[in-house]
Amino acid sequence: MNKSEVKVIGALKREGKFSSAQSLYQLLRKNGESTGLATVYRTLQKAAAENIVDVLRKDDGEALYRLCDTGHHHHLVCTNCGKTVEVEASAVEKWASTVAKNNGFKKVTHVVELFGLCQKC
Amino acid sequence: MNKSEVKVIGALKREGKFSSAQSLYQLLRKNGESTGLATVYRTLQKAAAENIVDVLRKDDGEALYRLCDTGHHHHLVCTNCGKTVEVEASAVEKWASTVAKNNGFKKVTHVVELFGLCQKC
DNA sequence: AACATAAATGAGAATGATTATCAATATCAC
DNA sequence: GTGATATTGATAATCATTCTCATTTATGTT
Ligand SMILES: [Mn+2]
Ligand SMILES: [Mn+2]
Ligand SMILES: [Zn+2]
Ligand SMILES: [Zn+2]
Repeated sequence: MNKSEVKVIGALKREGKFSSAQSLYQLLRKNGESTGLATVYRTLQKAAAENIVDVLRKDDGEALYRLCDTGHHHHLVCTNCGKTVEVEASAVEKWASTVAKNNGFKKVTHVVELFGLCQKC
Repeated sequence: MNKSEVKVIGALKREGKFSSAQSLYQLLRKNGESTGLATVYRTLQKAAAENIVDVLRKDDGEALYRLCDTGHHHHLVCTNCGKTVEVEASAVEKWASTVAKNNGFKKVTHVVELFGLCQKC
């Protein structure tokens, strides 16, 4: 882990929720940590490629990142406060592979996310 | 259906696969149909709000639209040729509502898409 | 038809996230 | 240390999407 990775991934850890590159950049700057926007993007992309962070997209297309280094899973996200729960989804995994087989598709991946309002919101 | 809707939704129907606003605009222009980009976006957004088209996002964040006026369903998309199959997903619907209940979330929606390579590709 | 009024259209500008450049700086090998 | 190499960050460029607004087109009334 180089310097930038410590900074950016650290900020992501502190946030705990899905955050945008832009907001992480602002956050780091506010805390005095000098950083460039390009570095934030570079670090997040690398972390995504290494499956250290998960990525999803807001309705407007902006990418959101979250520290998720605990293997493949899916999320239930509160659209109001950002609270995020990691959920197991073996039923979905099974369904996906069946559908893939039935239609003769190979190398099938899936995008599965749940959005709603948490108890507090 | 006004003039623009006929043009844009018609182009979408001819395409049959998920297409971007930009590519639909180019397509209409190539076929001599005069159209503005703003109108294409407006028409697609309205159609999405009316559940006449489904929307998903490429990895780079660009929105893709597909004529899908047959009620709620999910897709299996070939990432190479764009071939798209509509798949039933009652197992996923059930799973989603169970997960929502277990975590005390309300008004939960889901994003579920499958991507892979079709038989031909 | 002629007219008033409202809706639709499209060219072009503005926005904003993401990506590309590239010179400055830090890190490493010897 | 010296030179090679990787990292950094300010800035510019890209590009999908949204906004503006003058012009055109549809709609309704007399
Ligand atoms: Mn899964
Ligand atoms: Mn569903
Ligand atoms: Zn909440
Ligand atoms: Zn294919």
